[in-house]
Amino acid sequence: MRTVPTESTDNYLKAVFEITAVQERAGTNEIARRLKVSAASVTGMLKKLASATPAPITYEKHRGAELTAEGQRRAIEVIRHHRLIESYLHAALDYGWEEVHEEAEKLEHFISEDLEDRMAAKLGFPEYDPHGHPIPRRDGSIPPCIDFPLRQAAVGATVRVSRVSDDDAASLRAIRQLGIDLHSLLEVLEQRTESGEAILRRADGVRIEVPREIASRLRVSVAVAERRTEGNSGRDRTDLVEGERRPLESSGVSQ
Amino acid sequence: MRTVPTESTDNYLKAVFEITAVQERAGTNEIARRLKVSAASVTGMLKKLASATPAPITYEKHRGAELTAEGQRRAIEVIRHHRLIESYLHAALDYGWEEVHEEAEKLEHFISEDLEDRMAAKLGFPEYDPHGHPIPRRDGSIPPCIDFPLRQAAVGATVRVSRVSDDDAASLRAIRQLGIDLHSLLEVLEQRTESGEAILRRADGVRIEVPREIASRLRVSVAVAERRTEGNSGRDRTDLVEGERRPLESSGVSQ
DNA sequence: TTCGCAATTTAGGCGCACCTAAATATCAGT
DNA sequence: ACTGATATTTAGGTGCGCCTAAATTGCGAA
Repeated sequence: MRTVPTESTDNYLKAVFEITAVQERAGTNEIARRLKVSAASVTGMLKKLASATPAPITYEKHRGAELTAEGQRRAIEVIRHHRLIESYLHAALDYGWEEVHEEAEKLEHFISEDLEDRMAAKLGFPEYDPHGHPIPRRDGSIPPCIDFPLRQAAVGATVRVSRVSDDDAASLRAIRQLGIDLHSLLEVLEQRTESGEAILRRADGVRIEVPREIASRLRVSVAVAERRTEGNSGRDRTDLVEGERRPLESSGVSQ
Repeated sequence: MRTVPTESTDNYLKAVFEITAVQERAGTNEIARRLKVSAASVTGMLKKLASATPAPITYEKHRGAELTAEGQRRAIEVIRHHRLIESYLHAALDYGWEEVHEEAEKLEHFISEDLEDRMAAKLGFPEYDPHGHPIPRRDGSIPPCIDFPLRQAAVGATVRVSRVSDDDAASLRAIRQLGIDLHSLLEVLEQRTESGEAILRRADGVRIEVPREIASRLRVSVAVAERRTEGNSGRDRTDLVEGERRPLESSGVSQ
C-alpha cells in the first residue's frame, strides 16, 4: 500500500535531495536547519519515512538519510512542480522574478499532474525556470546545466549568469539592483577571497562590487563570447554546450 | 490573535454557508454528510470554531451552526477562489467543463490573494464561472443571479439555462450529452412531477427527456425571447435583468 | 586513550482532525 | 404526556507532525 505524500514529507524529501546533491548523506541537523524544525522532529520523521512502504529514504542512526529510487522520483516530481509553477506564474501571470518562489513553494504540493502538464504545454515545455534552474522532465531526467559558482570564476574571464538562487526575494531584488540578470555577461575583474566580494564589469562597461551573500547566489558558465549576439535575445542557453544526460546525483539540481 | 484557516476549517465554513443559504441553521448531520466525516467530528469542530477568536460561527448545542460576519467573509473568499480558479483553468488552460471542479476544490485553500487577483485580471474580472455561478467580488458582494430550478419552470415556458451544479463530473457529461449547455434555450413541454422528469424541446427542435438527477442540477431564467440573437454568442447574461445588489443571505450562492 | 563538545536520539507531550461506540436530547405521533 | 426514532453529543482513542528537555553517541584534540 502506497504511502500518500504530504506537504511535510515532500519537504523532507526535497531537503534530502538537495543536501545529498552536495554531500554524501543528509544529516539530521542540516535538514532541521533547512526546514526550520527541531532536530528531534527530523529524527522522528526520518525513522517514519524509512520504515514506510515503499520507503522513500534509507536511514541509519547517527549517519543521516539518503533517498531511495522511489524517494528520488518523488523529490524530482516536486521540484518539477515547483519550477513549472514558477515558470508559469512568470510567463503567464506577470509575476516578477522575486515573487514566484513563495507561491510555488506552497502550490507545488497540491497541483495535479494534469495541471502541471497543461502549464508545461502552454509554455512550450520549457527546460529552465525564470532563475535558470533546470526543470526536470516528466521521465525524471534533468536538462543539462554546466556551470559553477561565480566565486570560482577565474579573474579575467568573461562569464554568463546561468542560475540565480530563488529562495530569497530580497537577494533577488539586490541582484536586479546591481544590473545583473539571467544570461548577463560579466567580466571578472577581481576576486577578494577574504571578504568573498567579487568585482565585475557589466556588459555596459560599468564596474560593480558584488558582496559575498550575493556572489554565492550566482552560478555562471564560461561565455564563448559571440560578438554577434549582443543583446542575448535569442532562445535560452543556446550558448551552452549541450551536455550528455547526466545521472541524477551529479546533475547539481541545487535549490 | 487571528486563527489561521486550514483546508478543513475552510470546508466547514463553506458547508455552513451553503446550508444556511437554504435553511435557517446548519445541522450537524447535514454538515457531516457533505464533508463525508462523522457527525461526532462535526460536533467537535463546531465547538472549536465557535470558541475561536474571532469566531467564524455561532453554535448552540443541538441547534446547529450559523456563520458570523467573520465566517461569512472567509466563506465568500474561499468561494471566490474556487470560482476564479475554475474560470481560469477553463479559459486559460483548456480545462473542460467537468474537469475544473476537482482541481479547484483542492487549490482554493492555498492560493494567495495576489494570485487570485492576477487570474481575475487576466480574465477581465469575470462575474460568472463556467457553470454560471456568480463569482463573489473582492468586497464580498455577489453578482446578481435571478433564476430558479428547472423543476419549477412553467410548462409551455421557454427558459434559458443559467446555472449548472459543478460538483459531479458524470452529471456534467450527461448534461452535455443531452445537448444542453450554459445559456441554452429550452422550451418546457412537460413536467412529470412524480418521476421528477422534465420533457424539453431544444432550440434545434429536438425533444429531450431529462431525468430528475439531472433536472435538479439545472437552474434557469425566463428567456425574454430575442429571436435575433439566435446563437447566444453575445456577452454573458445580457439577457438577465440586472438585479439590485442583494444582501448576502438572500443571494442564493448555492454550491 | 580519554575527555569534552557537538550531533543526534529518546522520552514525554501537544494540538489538529479524524474515528467508533455509547449516551442523551429533541421531536413527531399517538 | 409518552415513546420511539432520529439527531446530536460525550467519551475515549488514533495518526500526524511538531515541540522541549534529557539522555546518548561519535569524534577530534590533547
